[in-house]
Amino acid sequence: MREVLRERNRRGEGGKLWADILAGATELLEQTGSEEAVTLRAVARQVGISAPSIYTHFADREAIIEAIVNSAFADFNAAIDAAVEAGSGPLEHLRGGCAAYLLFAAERPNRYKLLFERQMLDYAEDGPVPAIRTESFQSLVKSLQDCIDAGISASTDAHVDSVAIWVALHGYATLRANMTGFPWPDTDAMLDRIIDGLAQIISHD
Amino acid sequence: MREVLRERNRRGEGGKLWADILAGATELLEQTGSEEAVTLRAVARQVGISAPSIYTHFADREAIIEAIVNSAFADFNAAIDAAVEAGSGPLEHLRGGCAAYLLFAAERPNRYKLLFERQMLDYAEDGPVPAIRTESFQSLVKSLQDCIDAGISASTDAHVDSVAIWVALHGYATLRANMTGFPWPDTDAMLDRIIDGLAQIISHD
DNA sequence: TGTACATCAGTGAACGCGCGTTCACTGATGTAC
DNA sequence: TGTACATCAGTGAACGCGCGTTCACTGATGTAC
Repeated sequence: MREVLRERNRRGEGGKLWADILAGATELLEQTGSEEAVTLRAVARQVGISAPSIYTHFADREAIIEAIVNSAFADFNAAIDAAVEAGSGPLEHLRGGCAAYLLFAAERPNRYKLLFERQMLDYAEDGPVPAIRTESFQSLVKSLQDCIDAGISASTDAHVDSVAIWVALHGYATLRANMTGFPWPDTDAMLDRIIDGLAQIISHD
Repeated sequence: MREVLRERNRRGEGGKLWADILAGATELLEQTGSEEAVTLRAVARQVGISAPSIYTHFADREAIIEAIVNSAFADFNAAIDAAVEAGSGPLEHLRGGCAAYLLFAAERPNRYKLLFERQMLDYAEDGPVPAIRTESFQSLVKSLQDCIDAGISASTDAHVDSVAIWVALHGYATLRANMTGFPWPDTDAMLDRIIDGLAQIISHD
C-alpha cells in the first residue's frame, strides 16, 4: 500500500519528521488542489508513515494546515521581497512586486488559494490581521508612496490606491485560475492596466 | 431529531419537493458557509425528509450543488440587470451594475463564493465558459462601451478594461469577506477608485 | 356510489468508505555503571 | 568492554462518526370499472 518506506530517524532527530510532514502536506495540497484533500491520513500516506505518528509532531489536523499556511506566507513574502529589491527605481519596485505576486499565484495556485481564499479563523475574528498576512500589502503601500514622493504617481492616498491594486491582483489571480475558458488578456497587459490606472502613474513620453 | 415535519405532497405535486430541496440546500449553504457543508444528508435534514427521497429529484449530490450554482447565477444576473437598468445615462448604468455586484457579494457572501471561487469543472475544461457565467461581464463590457461611445471614457479597449474592473470587483468582494480585520476603505470610495481609474472616466468638473 | 388496483411520494435499514483520534505496544538507540 | 535499562520514534488495531448510495418496502392518493 505504502509506496515510500521511510527509515526511522535516529534518536534526537525526531524533528526531521516534522519537516517531512509539512513538506508532504504541502505537496499534497499542491497536487490535489484543495485544503479538504489534506487529510491527516492522506498526509501520513504521502510521507510514508502511519497516521498516529503525526500526533508526535502536530496537535491535530488543523495544526498541519496552520503550518502549511505559515510556511506558504513565508515563501510568498520572500518571493515578493526579492522581486521588489531586484528592480531599480520606485516604479520598477512597484511593478516587480506586483508581477511577482501574479507569478506566485500562477505557479502555485493551490498554495495561493490557501493564503487568501480561506476564511481566516485562526485569529480573533474582530482583531487585527496578523502581520505575516499583510507584509506584502505593506510593501505595496511603501512602493506606491515612493512613487508618489518621486513624482511618478499622482495618487493622493497610498493606502486606498494600494488596496485597489491589491484587490485587482487578487481578483485576476483567482479568477484566471478558476475560469480557464475565459478570454483572458495577457498578464503583462493586465498588469499595465492595473498599475497605470490604479497607481495613477504619470505618463512621461 | 427532525425539527420540521413536512406533509407529503399530493399526487402530481412531487415536483414541489424539488424546489424545497433546492431552497433547503441554498439556505444551508448560506448559513454554514461552505460547499462542503451541503451534504446530501444535511440537505435532507434541513428540508425535513429522509436522505433517499432526494434521489427521486436529483441524480446525486453533485446535481444539487449544480442546481444551487445555476439558481445563484440567475439571481445574481437578475440583480445586476435590474441595477443597470435603474440608472439613467451610460455612467450610471456602469456604476449601478458594479455597485450591485458588490452588494450581492456582501449580502450573500457564500452564494457569491460558490459562483466565482469554485473551480469550474462542470463544463469541458478547455471549452468556453457557459453564457450564464459571463452574462454580468458582458453587461459590463456593454456599459463601458456605451461610456466610450458617449465620450465619457477614454478607454481604447473595452474588453481589457472591463476585465480589469471585474477582477478588481471580485478581489474586493472576496478579500473583504475573508479578512474582516483589515482596514478596508469604504465600499463607495473603492468603487470610485476602481471605476475612475480602470474605466478611464474623463473628469468633467 | 362502491371497490379493486395502479401509481406515486417518500421511508427505514443497511452497505462500505475514509475520516480523526485513542490506546497499548514494539523495537531500535543511546547511556549509565 | 559488557550489559541492563531508560528513552525515543514510530506502529497496529480499534473506536465512533457522518457520508453517499442502494434496496426492498409502505401507505396514501387517485382512477377505472
